[in-house]
Amino acid sequence: MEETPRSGRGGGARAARRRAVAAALRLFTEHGYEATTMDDIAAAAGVSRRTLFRHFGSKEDVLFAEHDELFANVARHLAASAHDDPVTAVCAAARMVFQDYVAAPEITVPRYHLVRAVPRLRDREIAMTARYQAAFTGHLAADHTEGPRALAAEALAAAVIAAHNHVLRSWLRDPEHRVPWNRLDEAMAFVTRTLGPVFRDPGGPLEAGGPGAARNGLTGPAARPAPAGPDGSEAVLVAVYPARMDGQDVLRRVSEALGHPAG
Amino acid sequence: MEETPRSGRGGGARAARRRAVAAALRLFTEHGYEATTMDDIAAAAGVSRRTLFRHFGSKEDVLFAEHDELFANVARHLAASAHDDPVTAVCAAARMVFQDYVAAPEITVPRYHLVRAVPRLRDREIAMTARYQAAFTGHLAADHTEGPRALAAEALAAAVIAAHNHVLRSWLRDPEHRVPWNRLDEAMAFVTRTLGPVFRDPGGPLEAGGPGAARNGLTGPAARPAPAGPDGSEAVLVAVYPARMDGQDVLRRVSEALGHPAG
DNA sequence: CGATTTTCGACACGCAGTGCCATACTGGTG
DNA sequence: CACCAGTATGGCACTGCGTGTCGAAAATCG
Repeated sequence: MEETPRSGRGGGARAARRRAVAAALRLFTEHGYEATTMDDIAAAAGVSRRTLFRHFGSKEDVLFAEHDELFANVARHLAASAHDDPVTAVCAAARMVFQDYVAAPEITVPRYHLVRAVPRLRDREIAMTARYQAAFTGHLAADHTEGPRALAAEALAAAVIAAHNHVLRSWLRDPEHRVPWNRLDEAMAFVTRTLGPVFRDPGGPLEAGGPGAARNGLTGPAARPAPAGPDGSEAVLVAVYPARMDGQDVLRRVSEALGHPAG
Repeated sequence: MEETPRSGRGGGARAARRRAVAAALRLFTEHGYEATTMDDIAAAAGVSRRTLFRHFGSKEDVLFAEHDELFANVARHLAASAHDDPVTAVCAAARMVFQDYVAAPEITVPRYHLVRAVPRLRDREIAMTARYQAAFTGHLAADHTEGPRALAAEALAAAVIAAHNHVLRSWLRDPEHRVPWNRLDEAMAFVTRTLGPVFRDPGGPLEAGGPGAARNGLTGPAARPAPAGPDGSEAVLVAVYPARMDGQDVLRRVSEALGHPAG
């Protein structure tokens, strides 16, 4: 109606897409996810049912399409930054996700509440997180499916995602607050600081690193005459914490637990 | 036909259920999950389509119904053992799951391969794991949604499930091997030994425990003048390792990392 | 045996998702 | 302007999942 004069029907495919998402979000919130049909969304968006399916593929995808293309962006970003430092690239990927969420609160906030309410959507969200974790792990250790590198990659990916999700959820619950970029920065910086070196060289940097490194329990194969397994893997430790815990607090505590000074 | 004379049509509701699951498994494996319709399964099982939906609710549930009732069993077991030690109860719950899997390989093994092949089913499996983890966490710290107890519970649940899934998958890939009960025992024993004390008293048992306890980084609020967060939570460390790594190897390595002797 | 309750099967229906084809609209060419 | 690809759209029909309903048959009880 007021957008690009691409299509005579309603003003551009992009605009129609956004209208559909907005309409779906509104209808889902007002009448419930199950009670809203694709015909309802199509009518509200001013497009045909068939076009809706062409664009989004499924009813769930009306909600997660943007998230999916975000994942595709992240994946492309990771693939494109193969020359960069993998740890930095993964943290940047997490930042991309965070950026996308906070940039469109009118979409992400109601979707967050919908996902919390509808089991089907919650499962989808869980699967999504698993996909991110797999992508991060793969980018960190694409050539090592076993061994200490894969182990550190797994831990690092889990930590990055856990930290990101925690900060993100705290904002989603209270989107009126200022976007907690600082907390995300601290979370990413912490992960990079603590698990990054372990990932880059599982065999020793922490041993030769700062004071208290030996207290981490993160030791290398050369530092210990441990009976090496068939793959020579080493254990890597990562913090697990409840979703409601304050992010900065988590970071400080884990940092202390790893032997860093409290300040 | 040879079971209970309950129903004149085909020999008992239980038998019909099992026939349906078996038929679904066979058809899914032979012709694919998407290509097999509920009518096909109904015909193969000798029941009507409507009855099939009455028993299983959905197509996916034909595969996961037993898994769901297993989860219900586990949940009831946890609820019933409120008086027992929570850590022991959770480990016993993991054993129940393992027991159910190995007791019915003709179901669990083909289902495992189906789940690996069909994205839709894989997402469901991931969600299932998340449900178990939530149930374990809730049972370990039902009355503490925050604080060190919840933290330790989260870590403990994650560790138990990770260890269980690892041992289980190794058997699912090679069901001809002897059931690795010993590896599961070791996994559960290790988790109990290492994270159990931390859960039972996050404030210090490991500090006063064996040698090298301080190296764990698992310290209590009383042991450190750390600026406590609003909830007074403490960090707890848990091992994360790739699925293909040998279970015993993981256990030994993490045990070493936590300061226990290698033997 | 008859009466009640439960289970099963058959039919109809709504809705998600897909294939097919006709109809616009796009940009480029003579 | 007429013509012609290529593409996005809409309408239509169809398969399949999942559900509500109702009558019939079987199980249970007296």
